[in-house]
Amino acid sequence: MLKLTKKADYGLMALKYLAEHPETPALSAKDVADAYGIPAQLLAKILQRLTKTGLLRSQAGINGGYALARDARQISAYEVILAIDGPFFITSCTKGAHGCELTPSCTIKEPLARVNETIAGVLKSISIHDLVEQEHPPQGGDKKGLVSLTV
Amino acid sequence: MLKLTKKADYGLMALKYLAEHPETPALSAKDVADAYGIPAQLLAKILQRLTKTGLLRSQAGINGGYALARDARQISAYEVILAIDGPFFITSCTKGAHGCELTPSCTIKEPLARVNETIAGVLKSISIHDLVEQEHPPQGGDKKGLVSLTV
DNA sequence: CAGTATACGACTAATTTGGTCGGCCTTACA
DNA sequence: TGTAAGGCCGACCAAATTAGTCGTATACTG
Repeated sequence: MLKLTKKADYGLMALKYLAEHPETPALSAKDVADAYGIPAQLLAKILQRLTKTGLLRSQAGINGGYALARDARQISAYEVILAIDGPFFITSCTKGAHGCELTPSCTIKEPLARVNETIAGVLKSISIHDLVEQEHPPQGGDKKGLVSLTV
Repeated sequence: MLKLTKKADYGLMALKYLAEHPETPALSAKDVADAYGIPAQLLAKILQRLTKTGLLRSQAGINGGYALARDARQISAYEVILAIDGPFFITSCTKGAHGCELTPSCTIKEPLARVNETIAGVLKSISIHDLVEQEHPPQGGDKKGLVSLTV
């Protein structure tokens, strides 16, 4: 539990793959899907979603496909997950307009909202480029870590 | 997405409720369920789970019920969630014994494992007592925050 | 021994997620 | 200029997970 959906996983994998192939002008959904052995049509839908939210640029027609809309460093894991899975909250009820149904239950949620922000912060601090980097894990100053934040 | 299950929510709410009533020797599942308007039998199962994992003490019979097994400060949100929802990983595949099915997909997961640890760290740093405290949000040094961690 | 409560497992229902299908629109290029 | 590769989109079905219910056994109190 508390896990990403497969769709978000696929999306991240695909973006990483695109980031790893900057030379090619565009890769089709099928290309990426085959590379990872995931359902092509499903990936297609995901990439379409990412395109609509501006993370990818697409090109129809022969030799068409997708490419990152920005530098891999400028795309955070947070944006990807948000685009695919929609806004997430660790609490079941959003403390938006309507409040919570269960009478006093929201008392739990307020402190957990901070947890939520922390998670979002971590996710925002990780870029697609970081994912590429990590594949060949740094041997030297490994300990310095990837993330540092205070809430 | 990335949200707690209702069961975990209920569990946290119930523990908070128990923490708020330290004077009473035990509260029944029904008492708590009624207080929050949640299904009594479902809550019962959750509390039983928490009892089995040692977070609660239970007493059968008349005037029986549940009470915190430890001080509210010594019970972390992490333990509660873990007890109810089982171990969670932000990645779809655990990097345990078998590795991942999808050929190269795990390259994504490794960096995300750190995110996972961060989340676990935040959750571990929040106790049931903190949930109680937060209900009357501190007016003064509000800005100091609840959590501070480096990964 | 009667009533209240936990303990536990099986079962069903609801929701979410994963995945498929079919049709339409765009583009390169022969 | 027409055809095939490929994106775009919505509806749909299937699988998995989560939520919730029921029944029964067991434990404790008076």
